[in-house]
Amino acid sequence: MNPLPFYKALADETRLRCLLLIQREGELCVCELVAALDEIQPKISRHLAQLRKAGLLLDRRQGQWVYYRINPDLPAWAQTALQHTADANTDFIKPNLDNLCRMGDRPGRVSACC
Amino acid sequence: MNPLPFYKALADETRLRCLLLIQREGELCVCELVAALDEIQPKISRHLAQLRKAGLLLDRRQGQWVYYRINPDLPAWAQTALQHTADANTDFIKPNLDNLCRMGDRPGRVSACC
DNA sequence: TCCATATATACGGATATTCATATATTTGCC
DNA sequence: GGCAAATATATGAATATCCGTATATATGGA
Repeated sequence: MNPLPFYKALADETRLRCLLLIQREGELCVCELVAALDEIQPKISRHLAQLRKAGLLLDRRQGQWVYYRINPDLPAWAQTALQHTADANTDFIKPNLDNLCRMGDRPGRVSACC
Repeated sequence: MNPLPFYKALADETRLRCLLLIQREGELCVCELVAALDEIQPKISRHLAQLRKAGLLLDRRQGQWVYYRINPDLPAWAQTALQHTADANTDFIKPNLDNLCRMGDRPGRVSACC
């Protein structure tokens, strides 16, 4: 992972919020991110595909849902950047976490959020 | 410093190389960065101005030269991102450090590079 | 099989970013 | 003051990025 494509992947509000939410929650599916960011599905899906193609995220299908998680093979400098950014900027993603908590009928596993 | 403008500032090859070189060298002037990146002066100057306006760099004039350094007031998460990225990606900036070492007549202070 | 839900992608159009060139400003030196 | 070197900025063109809409694909259940 070269630093330039990594930081280009983070340089968009939709992608950055998705990444920090996934970093915090461990794993999120597309419809959860749609609810958390209050954006239309194709927009979320398109940015998640970018993050997957760039190597930052891995996906896993479970039934109807596709769950995204941080690629554990990211180099240490990239993982620490994501982790420290998420830990130190809870205010930035707080509205999105609130939306996530208010989301009814969340699929599958129980989240650590509420 | 919000994470989005920070990562937008890093999402350009010229700016990322300048930042990582300055992170490594402590302080560099415009003409040193022009030599290190082998780019024309207005391009370097424009990107340094962006980094200064975004709050990532501070500048200091000394005679004819303007030296840029990392803003020490950056939040910890941003400073560690820069530091870990620079430490772990020496191969990325190696050609630029080589250019810097080959540069004759470097102004003012002696660098830690050679 | 048919339908509903979840997700992905294609396609133009709109917007933002970057660039090279030209020029302005600042400083030091004669 | 006049000149050369270093740096900054303005401008229009080229390029990249992002967006909404429409549509395609995949899954599960009746």
